[in-house]
Amino acid sequence: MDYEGVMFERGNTVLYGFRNFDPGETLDCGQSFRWVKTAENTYEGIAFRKYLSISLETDKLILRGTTLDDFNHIWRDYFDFGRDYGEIKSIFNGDETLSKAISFTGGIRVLRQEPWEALCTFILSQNNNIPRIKGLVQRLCECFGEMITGGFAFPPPERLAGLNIEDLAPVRAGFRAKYILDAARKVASGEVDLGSLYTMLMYEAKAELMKIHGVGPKVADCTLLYGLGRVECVPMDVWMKRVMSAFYPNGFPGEIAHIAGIAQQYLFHYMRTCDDASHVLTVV
DNA sequence: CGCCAGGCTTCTA
DNA sequence: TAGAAGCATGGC
Repeated sequence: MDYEGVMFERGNTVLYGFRNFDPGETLDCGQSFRWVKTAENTYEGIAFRKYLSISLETDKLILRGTTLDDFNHIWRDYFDFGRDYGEIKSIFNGDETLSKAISFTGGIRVLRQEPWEALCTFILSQNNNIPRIKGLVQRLCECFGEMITGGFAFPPPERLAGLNIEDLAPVRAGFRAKYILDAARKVASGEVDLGSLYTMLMYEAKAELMKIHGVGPKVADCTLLYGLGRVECVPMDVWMKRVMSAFYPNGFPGEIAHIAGIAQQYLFHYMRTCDDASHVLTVV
């Protein structure tokens, strides 16, 4: 566990003695598209139909707009605070490239988002850039999500399943709109059962997700990693393909296989944002 | 104007 | 069965 205590003080939930966490690095590293930086060290967003403002102070983390109960039942797992990232980092420090990535961005944690939201947002991510993905997701929520305190919830599959392409036009998702509708219909009908993905073998879970038109290996892996907490799977986007060919031509070391998805997140952000690292990458 | 963006589907040889 | 083209949209 990566914090020592949590208390409710003056209307806010306050986390003490936390380790291995930086809100900016975690919420702005391409794994979630619903968080906005509203002030220095402050991010605001919505997940699981709840609004949260999270601020980093010198020795504590302030969670505004949330209760102790919501922290224990939602945000603790959302931010993966139950996992000991110190232990994970000690494993990664045995690898030259990963130890550099950790010293560059040691505050990343892999989020446990809602499976449906992860599936949907990464369908929207394909052949797209991160700022525009955020816009698509925002408009999808504003158009079809339920209004809650602080903003709009992510629309559930049942809400989208009955829509048609023209209904989705305001989102301006382009060719991805038809993929969203197919996903919504298959999940709402039970043809694709997201709940079963937690326990399926990896290849079965991927095949289940890839029954959806517009979901390939990359989007399936993102859903499993960011939505289901399957930290052993590694989404292979263009950046990670470059990283693998430059630094891991024979694959990741065996001792990190069970947490390779977490390694992937450190490396993805490191290579995209640190010039010292990215200049060695060649286009694949 | 052309190029690119956390890919996938479809067409082609 | 591998490899390229096409796909909507918007920023640069």
